[in-house]
Amino acid sequence: MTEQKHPYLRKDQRRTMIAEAARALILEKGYAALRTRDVASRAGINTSTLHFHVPTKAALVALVAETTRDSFLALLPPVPDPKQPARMQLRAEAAAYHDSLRDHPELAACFAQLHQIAGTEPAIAQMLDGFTQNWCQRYVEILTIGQKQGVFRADLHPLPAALALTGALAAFGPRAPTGLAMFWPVFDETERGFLATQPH
Amino acid sequence: MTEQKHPYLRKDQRRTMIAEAARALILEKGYAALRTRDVASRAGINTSTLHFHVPTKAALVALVAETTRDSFLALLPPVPDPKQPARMQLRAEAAAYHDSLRDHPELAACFAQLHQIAGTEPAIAQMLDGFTQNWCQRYVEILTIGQKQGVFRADLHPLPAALALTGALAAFGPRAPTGLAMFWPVFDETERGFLATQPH
DNA sequence: GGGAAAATCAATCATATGGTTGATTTATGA
DNA sequence: TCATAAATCAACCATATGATTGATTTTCCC
Repeated sequence: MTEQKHPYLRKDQRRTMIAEAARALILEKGYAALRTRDVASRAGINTSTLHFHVPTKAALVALVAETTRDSFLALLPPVPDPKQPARMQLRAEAAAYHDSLRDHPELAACFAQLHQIAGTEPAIAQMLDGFTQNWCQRYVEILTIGQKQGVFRADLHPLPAALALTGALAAFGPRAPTGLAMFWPVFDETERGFLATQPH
Repeated sequence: MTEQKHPYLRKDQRRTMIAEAARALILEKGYAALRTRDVASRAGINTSTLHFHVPTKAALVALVAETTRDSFLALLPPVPDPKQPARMQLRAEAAAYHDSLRDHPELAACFAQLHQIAGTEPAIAQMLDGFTQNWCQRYVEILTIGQKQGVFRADLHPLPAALALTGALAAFGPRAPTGLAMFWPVFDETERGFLATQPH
C-alpha cells in the first residue's frame, strides 16, 4: 500500500508527482491532448490542488521540461576525459542514450513533444536548444580527443561529425522503446566512417 | 488581384486552399494550437463552409498529411539509376531535401508536427512510416549502386548507412529554413565516411 | 432563362477547458 | 494544546472549440 487516500504532501513531492503524471500523459496521448484535468486525475488530486502547486498550464509545461531535462542529464556518462580511450567513451556515450531510450522512453518522447511547442514558447525552445547543444558538444569533445589519440581520421571535422552522429541517433527517439534494433548497426556504421584506419 | 471576395470554388480547389491554410498555421503555431476556426479564417471562408468540404478535424489532419506527403514527393529527384554516378545521385538526393527545407519549410515542419500525433492516429502513423521508409530506401539503393561502382566502401552496410544519413539530415527539419548552415558540412562529413578511398 | 445542384454564411448548440472562489481538512511549531 | 499556515477539495465561471442547422447566394447546364 504505497498510495494513501489524502496524503497532504509537501509542495516539492506533489510537484514531482504532477510532473510524472504529465509526462506519462504526454507519452500516451501527445502534448496536443494534454489536459490539466487529466494531469490532476492521474496524480490523484483535484484540479484546484493542481493549480495550487502549478499556477498555469504554461508553468506545468515548464515544469515538465525542466524535470525531463534533469532526468536525462542524470543518465549521462562522465564528461569526456582526454586520458580515456576515445572509442570507449564514444560507445559509452551512445550506450547511455540507448539505455535511456530502452528504460525511460518517456524522456525522449517528451522531448520530441516539447519540440513542437518550442516555436511558440521561447523558454522551452531555449531549454531544448541548450540541452541539445550540450549533448552534441560532448560528442565533439570525444571526437577531438580521439583525433589526438590517432583513432579518428585527422581530416575529420568534429562538429559536423558530431551533428551527424547525434542526428542519426536522435532519429531513434520517437521509435523507442521498440524499434531500437538498428541502433547499434547505425552507430557502428557511423563510427567506422570516423576511424583513421579501416578495421581488418 | 488574385483574391475574389466570394469565389464559389469547386471542392478540389477549396480543399487545397484549406490544406494550405492548415499547414501554414501548423508551421506557425504548432499542431497543438490548430483550431478549425483559424483554418477557416486563414482560408477566407466560414467555419460552416470548412465543414462542408472537410467534415471533421480528423479529416482535416488526414488531408494535411496526404497533401504534405504529395508535395514532398513532387520535390524528389528521379529514382536511383545504376548507370549514373552514385555520388552525384547521393548529392542530388540531399540537395532536393535541402532545397525543400529552404523553399518549403512548412513541409518538413508539418511532418514533424504530424509525427507527434502518429501515436494516437494510426492512419497518420502509417502514412509517415511509409514515406520515411520510401525516402530511406532511395538512399539504400544509391549506396548499393555506389558500392558496385566502387566509390563507396565494400564493407559499407547500406541500410544502417542510409538510416544514419537520413537521420542526420532529418535533424535539420525542425531548424528550417534558418539553421541550415551546417547542412552541407554534415552531409560532406558523412559522405566522406562512406567513400572507398580517402580524398587526397 | 430557369430550375436543380453546389457552395457559402450567420446564428447557434453542446461540450471541453483553463482557471477561480471559498470552505474544509491536515500539518506545524511555539 | 492550539492557533496558524499549508494543502486539499467541491462547486463554479468564462471562454474556447468542434460541429450543426437552416437560410442564402452562386454556378451549372438544359
